[in-house]
Amino acid sequence: MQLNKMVEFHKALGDLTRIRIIALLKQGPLHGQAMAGKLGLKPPTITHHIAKLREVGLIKERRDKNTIYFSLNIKALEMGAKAILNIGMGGENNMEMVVTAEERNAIIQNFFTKDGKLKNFPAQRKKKLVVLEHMINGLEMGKVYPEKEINEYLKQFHEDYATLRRELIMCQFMYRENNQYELNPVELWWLR
Amino acid sequence: MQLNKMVEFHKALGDLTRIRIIALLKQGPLHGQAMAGKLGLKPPTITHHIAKLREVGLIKERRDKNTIYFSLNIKALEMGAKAILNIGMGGENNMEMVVTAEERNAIIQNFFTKDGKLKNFPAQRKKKLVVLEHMINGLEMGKVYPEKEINEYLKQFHEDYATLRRELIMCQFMYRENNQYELNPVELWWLR
DNA sequence: CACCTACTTAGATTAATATCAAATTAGATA
DNA sequence: TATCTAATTTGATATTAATCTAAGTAGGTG
Repeated sequence: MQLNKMVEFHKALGDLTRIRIIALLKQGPLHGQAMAGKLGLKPPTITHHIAKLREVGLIKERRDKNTIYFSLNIKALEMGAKAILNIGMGGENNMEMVVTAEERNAIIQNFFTKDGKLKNFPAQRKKKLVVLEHMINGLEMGKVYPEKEINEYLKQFHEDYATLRRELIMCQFMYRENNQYELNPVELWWLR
Repeated sequence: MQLNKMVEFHKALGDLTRIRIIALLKQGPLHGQAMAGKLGLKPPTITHHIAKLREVGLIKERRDKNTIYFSLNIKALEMGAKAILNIGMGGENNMEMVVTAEERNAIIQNFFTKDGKLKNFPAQRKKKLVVLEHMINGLEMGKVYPEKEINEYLKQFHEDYATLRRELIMCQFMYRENNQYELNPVELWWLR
């Protein structure tokens, strides 16, 4: 799951009123006024909190005449709750990435000039991963970068920043969401 | 888990910086300055966030000379994340509490006077549960009550509010934490 | 003892947000 | 159309909280 999504999810649960709403909805669908009554709050407050819960996909709703029955999306709740646990259990890469520190150093030595330029791009997957890993060292985990900034950053390694950027995406070192880039924590856990 | 504990837990995870810290710590122990460097933040900020995470039991630490190595309490993370899912799955009570609406009404009729006073306290466990359930109807789920207020509330049913209060605790309809009382959501889910 | 390094505390600033009253919208009904 | 009910929007208020600088603390080393 996306890092920001995870934050929003837990922010949604990090409020007593909303936890109480989830508690109520676990028993079954309920409409707004009923919730307001049971929780001792005013309708606008319920609207506010339902909106927060809806934003992270936790609310399903069904309309009957004037009344809207809200219910809990249990599946979303489960997935959201477990996301924080599964993070860092990146699968395949562990297999191929048994690279000693010496190997890694040798690869870096081979593919980068003394002033940090990338000489050429390795074809062998293992070496490619080492090179990509090396290049993202200067990026912050969890920070969201606009495309322009990523280009600027990658230019320090090679003129053809577009290729580098594409490789980072394809090897899942980063992911893109509406032209913003972010390091992919799931794929990066196994790195030191 | 206590409702408030759950809120604090998710509040702790509802912040990008702290999620990033958890991400880092999943890779292994780390000291404060290193975190500050990796996340692009100042040491006081790290202290602040580590404190938040520590408050909900997510941080273990080990001192080596001047340096404190923080690590993640994975067990606490798992338990905290799953708490929201297990809520409402109260175990034993489902067995004995197959009580029809008619049965319930009859029990209430038998044990309460017309003006809502409790005539006497049922010995049979099933009836006791119905009676207790009936009495907590006027309490708000998730609200924390000082003991004095609980006493006041229970007095409307019987002079011997202390016995009622004790039964509510013993049958786990409420729990007490430093003289404050709260409805126990885990035990109450199976009630409508 | 003086000094260094890592962490913490205090205080200030700024941003986010929980709640409600008042006004508004939307659907249903008479 | 007039009216009722449930939900939402708007705007105000008060609280919480994230971050930093500056100052302080605590353990180790010369």
